[in-house]
Amino acid sequence: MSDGPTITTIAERAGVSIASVSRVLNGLPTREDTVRRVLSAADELGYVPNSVARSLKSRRTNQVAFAMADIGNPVYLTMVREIQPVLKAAGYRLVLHSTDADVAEEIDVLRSLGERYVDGLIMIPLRIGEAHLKAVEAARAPVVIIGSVPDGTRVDNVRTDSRTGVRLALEHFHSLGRRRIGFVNGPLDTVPGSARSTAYAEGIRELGLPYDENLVEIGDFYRAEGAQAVSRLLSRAPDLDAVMCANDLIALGALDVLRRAGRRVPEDVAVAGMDDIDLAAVAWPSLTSVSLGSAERGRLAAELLLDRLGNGDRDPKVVTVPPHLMIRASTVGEETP
Amino acid sequence: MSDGPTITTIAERAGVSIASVSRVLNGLPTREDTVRRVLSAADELGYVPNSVARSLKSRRTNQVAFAMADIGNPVYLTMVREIQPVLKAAGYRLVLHSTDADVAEEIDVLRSLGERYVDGLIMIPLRIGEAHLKAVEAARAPVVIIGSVPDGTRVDNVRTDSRTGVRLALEHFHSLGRRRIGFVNGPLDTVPGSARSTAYAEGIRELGLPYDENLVEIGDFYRAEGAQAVSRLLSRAPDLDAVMCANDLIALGALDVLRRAGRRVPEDVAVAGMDDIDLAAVAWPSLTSVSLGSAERGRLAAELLLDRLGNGDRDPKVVTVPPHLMIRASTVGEETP
DNA sequence: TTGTACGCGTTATCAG
DNA sequence: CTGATAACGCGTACAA
Repeated sequence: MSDGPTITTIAERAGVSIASVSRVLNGLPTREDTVRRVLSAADELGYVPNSVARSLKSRRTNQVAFAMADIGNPVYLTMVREIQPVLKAAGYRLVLHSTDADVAEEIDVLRSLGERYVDGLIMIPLRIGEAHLKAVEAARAPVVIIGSVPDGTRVDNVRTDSRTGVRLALEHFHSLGRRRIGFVNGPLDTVPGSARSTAYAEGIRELGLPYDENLVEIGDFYRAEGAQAVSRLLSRAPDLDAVMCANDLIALGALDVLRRAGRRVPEDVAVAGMDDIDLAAVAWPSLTSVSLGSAERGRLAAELLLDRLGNGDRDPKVVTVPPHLMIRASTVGEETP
Repeated sequence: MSDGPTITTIAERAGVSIASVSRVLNGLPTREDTVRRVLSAADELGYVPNSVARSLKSRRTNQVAFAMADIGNPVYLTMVREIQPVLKAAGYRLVLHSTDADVAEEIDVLRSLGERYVDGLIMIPLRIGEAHLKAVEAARAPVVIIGSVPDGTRVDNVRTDSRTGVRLALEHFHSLGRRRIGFVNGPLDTVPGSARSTAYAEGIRELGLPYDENLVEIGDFYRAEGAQAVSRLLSRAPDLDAVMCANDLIALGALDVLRRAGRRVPEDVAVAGMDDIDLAAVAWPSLTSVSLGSAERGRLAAELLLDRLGNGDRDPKVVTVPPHLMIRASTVGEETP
């Protein structure tokens, strides 16, 4: 637990200058004898380079941050699992931020990039406003945003197409003969909330179905809140035969509520979610879900950031991951064992 | 994206020395006029302190690392969610390491503490050997280990009592009239694997039941591997009426397998897991599980570390979190809706 | 090939 | 109350 040797300590021990120590440690050409003495001294002393001092000089920390809304949401977890190895392979450590979907906190993270404790940031904000965009463009380190930003914003951006995603699910319901399709959404002032809201309205019309506002309910993107919203929806529209949920946590809440209400899934009410989290396949019945390619979006974001770190001046890139529908028991019934 | 102002920039702009700038920024007593000029200069320039330079001087990074076996395991996630706010409230950032339960990687994390990029470490190793203990005691920053270390090891340590935990579940099975109680474990060379193995053997004997090695199967602590192990167990001991699983992922795998095999849970076979992860309550049927207080262990570890960071010389503490049984449908049948 | 000396941005000490 | 200056540990021109 002592204070740790520095290159000065090693230099004294090896009888050379600190410059030589530094050279040897960095693999620069040095006389073989010197190399040996430095290395053995370093070894005996258990030397470990001080990354802070190194960073001050090199202006790189080899750390990257990932800021997500809620570390407890499986979607973000999936992304972490993809981002981590990509960055690790490139020699970066991952620092996590959980912002609780709080705008002020997110902007604070952006601002804190000026502290230079990370070389870059991957961020997935729930709400994106003027303040965000200004902060992003003023950021002092490369930033990649997961989630659609307004066109023309100068940021690397990984997006998905949740509009198409919602449509895939609605068409699936329709093809199964469902005509009273409810929709449970999260807050409308969030990026996914607003996108999915318009997608539902459009999708319903394209199917030639009437838009009935009694079929729409708004809660939040969590399981408990989702369940409550589904309850309200059920009492307002008892005749519904399908429920589209804006994410899987809401959909899992829907399964709970429907079971308690004695409605069979999918015979009475079919259910679909979005995100295709791991729990979707686990649920009972297993949950049909629109995959938004969370794993792939995470990986792409990491790759985009690495690319940018290696080449700071290229133009911003936008990458889009297409959604696809994972059909499971909650819409088509149980597979036979 | 410019290079960012430093206190020197501010000093020039405000027409004072860098010392004064530093004083103002750190709230040290300064003439009001100076304060104003410095603050406005800092504001105009959008100054953000360089945390790397500060760390070099102060020898503190205000970062703490958490090293877990697998970032995908809900148990560790629960811990992260508890650790994070405790540390954040104390002004620390969290850096995550996923070691894939690899001993070499874990020791590398310990060694890397010498790099001074974090002020402390919370670690939860699956296997704890001589190498670990040596590395821990040689570590150059405070370490807290979650998981039992040998008595006498000089480390802050948060443990649980999985022996009692296994016993709770076995007694529960026994009280339900089950007598052919199988056991599916993870690798025996892991800390939890070995503890739970002996706990099962002891518990069975204490209940006056014969120890039948056909009732014991070893796989790994993941869902798929657990499911395979349960399959093997079922074919070797088709008459079992209960399965104790060494963690919840295995237990979820057990539910899958039993369902496919046409065995009703709990009527034909009762199932219990350990860890009480969130998915346990979600599963169908909901899963009886031995809670090992993951959230509390995480919180305690964070508090222990903070305490140590504030007072480096106290004696190591050992804190134990008692297990308790969460009884759900997989052993007692479905609650009525 | 090696050593000296400076700078990275801060904080802290010590005169003025 | 303020300003010059010395660290912190490392990398690296530049000189020897």
